[in-house]
Parts: sequence; C-alpha cells; structure tokens
Amino acid sequence: MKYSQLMTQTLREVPSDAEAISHRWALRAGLIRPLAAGIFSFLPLGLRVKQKIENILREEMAQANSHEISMPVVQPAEIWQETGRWNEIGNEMMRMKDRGDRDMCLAMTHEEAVTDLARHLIQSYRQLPLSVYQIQTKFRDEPRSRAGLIRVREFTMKDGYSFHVDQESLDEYYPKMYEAYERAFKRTGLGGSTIAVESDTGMMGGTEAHEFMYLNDGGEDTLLICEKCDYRANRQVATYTRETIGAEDAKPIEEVATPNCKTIEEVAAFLNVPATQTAKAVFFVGLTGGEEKFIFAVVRGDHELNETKLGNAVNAQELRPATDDEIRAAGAEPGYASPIGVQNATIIIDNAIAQGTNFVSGANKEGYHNLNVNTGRDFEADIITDLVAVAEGMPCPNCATNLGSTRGIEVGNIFKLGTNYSKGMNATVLDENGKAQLMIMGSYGIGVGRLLACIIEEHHDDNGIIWPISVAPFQVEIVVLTGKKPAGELEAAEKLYEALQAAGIDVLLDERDERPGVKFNDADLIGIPIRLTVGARGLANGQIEMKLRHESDRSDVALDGAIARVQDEVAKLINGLK
RNA sequence: CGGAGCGUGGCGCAGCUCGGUAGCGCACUAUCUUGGGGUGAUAGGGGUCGCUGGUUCAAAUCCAGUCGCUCCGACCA
Repeated sequence: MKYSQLMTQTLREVPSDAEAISHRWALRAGLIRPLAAGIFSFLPLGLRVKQKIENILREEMAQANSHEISMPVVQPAEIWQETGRWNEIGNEMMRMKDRGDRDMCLAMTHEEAVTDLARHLIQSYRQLPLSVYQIQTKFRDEPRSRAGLIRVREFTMKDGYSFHVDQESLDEYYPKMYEAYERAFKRTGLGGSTIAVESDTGMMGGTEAHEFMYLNDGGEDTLLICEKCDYRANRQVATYTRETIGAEDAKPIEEVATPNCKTIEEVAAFLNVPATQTAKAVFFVGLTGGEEKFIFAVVRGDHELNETKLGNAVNAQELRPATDDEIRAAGAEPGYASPIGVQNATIIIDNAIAQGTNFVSGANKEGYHNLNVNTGRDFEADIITDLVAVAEGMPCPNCATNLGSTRGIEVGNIFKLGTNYSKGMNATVLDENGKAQLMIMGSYGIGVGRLLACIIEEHHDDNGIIWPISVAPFQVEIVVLTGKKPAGELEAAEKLYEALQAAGIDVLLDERDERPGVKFNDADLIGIPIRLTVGARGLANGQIEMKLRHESDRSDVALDGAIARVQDEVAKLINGLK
C-alpha cells in the first residue's frame, strides 16, 4: 500500500483527556477515531492490525479443532428469555423494538444463539464433541467506557463454544483451548506478560474459569499470585489459608459503652482488643429475580468483604450498598450494628466469624457495643461461607506462602459452562443408551480490540509504537527521500516495493512529498518493524538503508540482495515470538 | 449511579473574572524556500463559541436547564 492512499493522519498532539498509553498512541498513530463514548472507527492501519490478530486467532482455533461460524448481532428477546437473562441482565444490554413491536437486543455475547444452533443441529452423542467460534461484534452498554480500546461499548470478540456429551469430554477439551490461548498470546507479542488466573464465572455461570490477564499497573483487576507454587487468582475469587483458631468457651454477652467508636480501629483501640476479635457488619441490598433483599454481611474486623463472593453466595444479580434508613428499618444501627435481633434480612457471615468466639460487635444502639457475641447462641446466620477479600500478604491457599498482588487487564477467558445454557434452552442429545442428555458446554473469549491495545501498552517507546511483526499493519515500510533534483529514488523505491510485494511481504511505501524528518517520525510513530530508506546517497552505491524499529542501529544493504535480507529479518522476527 | 472537570475551525489551546469586531499554534490550500529526523517566509480557506431558554441595547463571556465527552469511584464475561 502507498502511504498517500492511507486514510489517516498522524497527530503531533492528542486530546489531553486521553490518558492511557495505548489510547494516546492509537490516536496519534492514526489507528482509530472515536465516534461516541466507547465506540470507535478503525482506520486502515488499525484495521490491518486487528485483522492480523484475528488471523492468528483463526489459526490457533483451527489448532484446537474449532471451526468458524458467524451469528447475528441483532437478536430476538425470546432466546434470552429462555435462559432468563433477558431479565437478569440490566442496562448493559441494549434493547430495542423492531417495526412489529417485537423485543430485540444487540448481542453482548452469544451463548443463547449458539445453544439454539446446537439444539437444532446436534441430535446425537456421535456428533460430539464439537467446537465452533466466531469473530463478531458485541455491544455492551457499559456504564463507563474508558482508556481507548481497553474498555469500550462496541467491540470485536473472538468467542468460541464447545459442546460435549459429558463432563469428562469438556475436562479433556478445556486444556487444549487453554494451550491455544497461550500460543495465541505468545504469537501476538504478549507471551511474557500474560498469565492465566482462576476467575469468577460471573454472569456466564459455570463451574471453572480462567482469565488470561495482561499484567499492567493500569489494569482494572487485582490478581493474587503465589511466588512459590502456581496459585494465581483474580481477587474476586482468591482464597487463603485460614489460621486455626483456638475457640474459647463462650462467655456471657455484655453491653459496654463505646462513645464515638464507629470504625473497627476506634472500637479495637477503645476496648483494647485486637481487630481480629471484632466483627464488622456490612450492608447491601441485593437484587434477586427482580426482588430486593436486605443483606446483613459480617466479616472479621481485620478482613475486607469481597462483594463478588457475597453476590454469588446470596445469588444476587445486583448488589448496592444499603442506605442508613434501610439499615435502621432492618433493626440495626449504622456504626454500631449487630446481627442480633435483625429483621427481614439475609444474615450471611464469614467462616471466621462462625468458627471464632466472643467477638466484639455493635449493640444496635448508638454508642454501645456488645462483648462476647457468638454465632448460634446469640444469632443465627442464614449463610456461612467465605466472604473475605484476600489481600497481599495473606497466606496462599495451597502452600501458605504470603501472596503477592498485581494488576491486570483481562484479554481472554475460558469457562466451563456446564449445562447452564443447555438446560434453559433444552439442548439435548441422545447418549449411547438412547437417553436424552443435556449438552455440557464450554465458552472461550478473547477481546480483539483490547488485545490490540495491550500490545501497544507492551510494545512502544517515546517515539511511538513498536509492533511485533506478527500483528504489524505492514512488515516493511519503505521511506523514499527525493531531493530537489530527483535521481531515480522514487523509481527505485517503487521497483523495490513491487518486488517485495511479489515476494509476499506486506509493504508500505511512503512516497509522499514530505521532508525526511516528517517521514522518519511518522515511520517511528506507526511502528512498522522493518524500515528501508531509499535515498540518493546510498543509491549511488547501489545500496539502501535498513533499520529495525526496535533497534537503534542502521545498516546498509545492497539493493540487489534486499529482498532476501528482508525475508531473513521477517523470519527472524517471527521466530522471536514463538 | 456518586464525585470532579471540560465543550471556542480537523487537533491542541487562549479569550469568560470585568458583556461590546472571535484569536494563537499545528494541520489544510497557493507560491517561494529547504531537502537524511516534525525547514523557513508570504498570502489564503475554514468557526451557528455543544444545544435551548432567560437577563441585556448588546452574550463565547452572566443566569437556568439540557445534551455530549473525559477522569476518579461504584459497576463490569
């Protein structure tokens, strides 16, 4: 392609509100343009990168014996009603009516659509296992898009789905997809800095899930990582080794005045007890099946509550903090709350509270706490489970080593869905006994645009992007320098350009009438891995100059041998990504 | 949804406090100049100052409302 044909513009300045590195470079290099909040156009350079990424994903899906299909973006409400998600999912789903007043939506994922296909097309266990994928637009009306392509509303996702007759078959297939993902991230240049962690199954439901996280300080997820063993988990699901507590005998409950002691720190200091001996109450209103329910959660004073665990435990689609009025309506006093005597609430407590004894807890009375509060004797819990948000330094659940923490951006995930969708949509096959069985499903996603953004985060310097060759919009850029008295530079460059194309190399020819500095700066900015400079100076000696974007040295190359030399460098760069 | 900020030519910004001819840099067009790391000069084109309403002789500027965008938080496969 010739530079003059690119619909793009490199920018010297970016909107001051573009903060994320990948956002700034993507705008400055002319890869994308915003149209609305979280909605972008891809310009030629950006689209070429996106397509390169997609093709790598296609190749790796083929390795995992998954086959490409394409499903609609606009979907009828019916299939979403079958699985119940029409009501479960809130405003994140974009809904509309067609001319016949039928409820429709923009697909935010495709479990329903693919399950519908499967139930019509798969009748027998003999057809299983089967795996399909698509690379398709999704729309999620995010409450807050941000950071350029990292968090958007309209995006492209590679989403795959597998169908199995039994759990063993899924268990066998899942690691193959896991490996395909590892290969894909390696090939796109994120290999060294992307890890898989155990993750929440969230709105997808299911039994086991992993997220592939690109490690980045600006990431939205907190990850807990054990340096000793291989434990790695998203904070949403991370667990830890609980210390064994020598439970004392229950002592009689006793009310004490604790004026102006609303926080755990204040209470612990005032009563001179460790925070581990206090109980902290946290209040939420959970939405389950369209019904609001007051939730009274209790964790130990030194612990933080994990809302994901709480939401899963009470089976809530949405959680919001309760207001002071709602807390009082349930019979508790904000700042001095106790589960004792609370009405119309789901009381859910962490294991540490259930196992320990003689906690300090509020007295549901302004300025008073109770000593020696005990589960079972003084109040009954509706649910006892793990509610702790694991923090850095807590002991690893496998080996008790102190956990480290880091931030990451989710670029992909894999889920064992089980029968979550086949059940609601009655997707069955006959097994070898002629008996109908719900299909067991897995789902596998990768956000293509987000992956592109992460690649920029990983590969750039002060002058611009440094594309890994596998996803670079072009493998080679030829910069022609024509002086006032052209001496055949342009002709030589065009000849080289055509020869490289004939050799199967992706080439960009910058033939614009611009000064050298402009062309060099643009070349650095858009980040093509191999730059060839054709100028009168070298041409007189039958030479051109070659420079790799990630290196600072330049070298002269004989024009005759240039093609072979470029092919050599391309091969080397690709090998570097394996 | 809570907090903060911003909407003035394609981009970056000034002007607003104290109402009175809409400005600067980049980009764009033309001519000249320069020609291996964002040359220099001259002359141009391009803006309902987000929108609506109000105050006023007069509104980019003051007031109210509204829409949009960004950042922090909540939220989120």
